[in-house]
Amino acid sequence: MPDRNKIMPKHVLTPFQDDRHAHADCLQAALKAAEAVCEQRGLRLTPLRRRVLELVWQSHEPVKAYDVLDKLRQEHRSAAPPTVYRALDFLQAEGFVHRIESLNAFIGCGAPQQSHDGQFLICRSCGEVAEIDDADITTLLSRKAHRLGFVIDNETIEIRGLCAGCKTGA
Amino acid sequence: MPDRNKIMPKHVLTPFQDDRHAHADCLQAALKAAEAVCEQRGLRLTPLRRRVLELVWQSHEPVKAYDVLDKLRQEHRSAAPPTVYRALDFLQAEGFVHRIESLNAFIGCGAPQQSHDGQFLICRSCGEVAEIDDADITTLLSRKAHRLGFVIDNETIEIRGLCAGCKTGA
DNA sequence: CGATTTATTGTTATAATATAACATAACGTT
DNA sequence: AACGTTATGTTATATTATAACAATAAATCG
Repeated sequence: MPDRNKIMPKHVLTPFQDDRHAHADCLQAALKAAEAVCEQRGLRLTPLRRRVLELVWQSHEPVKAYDVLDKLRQEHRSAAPPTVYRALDFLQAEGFVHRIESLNAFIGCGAPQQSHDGQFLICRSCGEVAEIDDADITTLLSRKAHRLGFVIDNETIEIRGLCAGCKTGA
Repeated sequence: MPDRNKIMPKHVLTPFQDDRHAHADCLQAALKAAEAVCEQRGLRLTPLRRRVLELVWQSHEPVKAYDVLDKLRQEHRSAAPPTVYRALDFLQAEGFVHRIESLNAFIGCGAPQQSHDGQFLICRSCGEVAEIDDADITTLLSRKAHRLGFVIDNETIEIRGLCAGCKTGA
């Protein structure tokens, strides 16, 4: 589902999007990927979970749980906070969405097949987030940690700044 | 204020502490450092701010804003959430404490003189946090980001796992 | 199939985290 | 002392997240 029209290193899972980005296709690809993974793992991508995933994927910006809830409520009267948080917990556990800790928000994962933590570049201007999963970074961190006798379970790496488009464009 | 009895790379700002750690000294050193920096910058380390810093520094585990508030209230009747959040905002802005995003908690900074984001190793067993500020890591991240045309403002790097002591000891 | 168990969703309430907005007080000039 | 500025007090509320238990739907097994 990442835009592969431009040359893009393969560790970039979701790049910052340009104007030509066909988000409808991108969204459909994400849903199909999640369906396939659930099928394979014997998990139930229920209509509710699927819809929440769809709502999270409506943009390449992180979305807040309560924003998802507001949208969900318009079509699903019984939706309440637990409804959304449970769906997000499921989607997160299966790696279909990531939580951005520094924003208390969620974003669709660009590579739901493999499990990974990912590294996130967050543009302060357009609000978009690019996900990368760079082996050099994880290797270095794990090497550094190991030297201090620390064994890594998982990592939160969130980098704020200005994306290429916003740097030049705006 | 880090324990320098053991050989420790200098990019380790606050190591995981062993039993011999004299925390009273450690705490005093942190307060003195903050005083010195405020003096130098012409800032006011008021009794309130100083006390909040002291409360944050009472351990090498991250502390929650409302836990600080509870302690503060025992001696300061008028303390309310804004009291604590304002003090923490000040301490954070000046680099005397760091916020751990993935825990919604705060921890004393091991090197308040220089401004930096730091990288945090969070032990899931003892709850302690070690702060490092490794140039190799920041350099690599900035190089990787730059290749994608991204300019970094600041970074959140929080690594969960098991510290050396907990790995062997427990 | 029908009974049983398990997973999912509904529902109500509340906990935990954080900020807005305006009032008062202290401090630092001149 | 008068002034502007910074810090704190105070009340209220916004935002984010979970607990606890009930009802329903799906999967499993005899």
